[in-house]
Amino acid sequence: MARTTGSHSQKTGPKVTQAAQRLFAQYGYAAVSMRQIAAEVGVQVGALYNYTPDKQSLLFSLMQEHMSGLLAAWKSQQGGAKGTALEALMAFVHCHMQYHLPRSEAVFIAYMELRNLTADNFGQIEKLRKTYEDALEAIIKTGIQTGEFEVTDSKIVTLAIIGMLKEVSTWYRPDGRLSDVALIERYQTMARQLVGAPAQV
Amino acid sequence: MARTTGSHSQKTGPKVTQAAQRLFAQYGYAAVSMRQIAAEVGVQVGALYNYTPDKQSLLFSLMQEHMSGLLAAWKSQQGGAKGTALEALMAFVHCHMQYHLPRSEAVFIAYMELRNLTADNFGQIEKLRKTYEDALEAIIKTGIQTGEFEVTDSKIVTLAIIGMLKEVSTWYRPDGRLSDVALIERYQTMARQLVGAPAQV
DNA sequence: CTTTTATCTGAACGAATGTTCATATAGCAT
DNA sequence: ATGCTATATGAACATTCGTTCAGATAAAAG
Repeated sequence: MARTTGSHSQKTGPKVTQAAQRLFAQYGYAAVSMRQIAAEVGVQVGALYNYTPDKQSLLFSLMQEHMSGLLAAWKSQQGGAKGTALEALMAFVHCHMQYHLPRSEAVFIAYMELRNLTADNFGQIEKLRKTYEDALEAIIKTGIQTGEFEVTDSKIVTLAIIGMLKEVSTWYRPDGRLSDVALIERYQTMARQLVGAPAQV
Repeated sequence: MARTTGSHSQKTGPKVTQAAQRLFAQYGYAAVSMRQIAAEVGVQVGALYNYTPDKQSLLFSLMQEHMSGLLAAWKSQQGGAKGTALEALMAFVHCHMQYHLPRSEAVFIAYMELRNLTADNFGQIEKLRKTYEDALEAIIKTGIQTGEFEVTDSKIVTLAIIGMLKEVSTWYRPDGRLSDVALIERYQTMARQLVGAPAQV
């Protein structure tokens, strides 16, 4: 009894992606079977292959879309205006967290499942990740040049900020103690302290 | 042809642990098979079961030993002397990094493979992790009380510092640009900045 | 040398894996 | 009403998985 109720192609497609995202985030790519994904979608395993050529592509497109979206968000936030380096840093933290907070599953996958990508796919994702990291380091370097920041090692500070921000995804819950706004504010403050910039101007 | 050369029990045991550690760190627990581990040890798969009751125990004991060692290292560093909160924080960062830097594989496993533990095993590891996290938060809180630190949210700062430190394991190489001493110094500085404490006294 | 014991092999187990495909059917266009 | 096409089923495939175990063999003990 195929296609038991109505036309599903436009419903099943997104469902597959969402099921994969949820399960990969919870159990890890390698520990999730195509049959588990199918069960979550409410379909037999063979039907998945109408929507993905294979399991690996499922992982790759999740990561690819996440990273592309992140870069796009940053690009659009940057807009035209070029303020101080400190303003740029605050904007970066704000943009990063605003994009990440509602996407905890995708974030989790993005940095936990890198090693389960094929070499080719890894290369593509790594390139995006590098681009993003470089954007932050560029801000730090500018701040050093303008004298706004007191930093002896831009690379290390960049990594420290990214590490600090990444860690949020391991405990963040939408209904947590702090509102998103309050949370972002706190991390902006800590980022400012990390680069040795005084509060306000 | 069993036992092809010499008595192996005291050699094979550690080899199994090391092989598991290396492979789990590189490919992830779920993606590594017992046959891969056996091949790395240079033995048939059945022989592994002389040293571990099952695959899960292999993962658990790696994580358990790592966390116990970490807590022991911190406990011994603490010694008797109780200086300022800033000194305690510097000691914490120093101790943490000194323990982690030569153990990148174990570190990687410790925070990537939590979800592959059974419920019971997870509970035990989580307890150790919590203890460690609490030790850091206690330092932060003390610093706030003594007025050494300017922090509005001890929990968030604790997590930020841990996140910052954890991230190191994703890129650290023993032959990297910076020596361990220089690296630790930089992270001590950043930790101090994160709690809003002035350089020196 | 002989016996004992610790250690490993080699084969096997049922279950689960990712993927393919012939077949069936629901909904659309005519 | 009829045919077409997209979408699903259900069974099958070759592998691989974790684990077990009888039997083989080397080192230790006597």
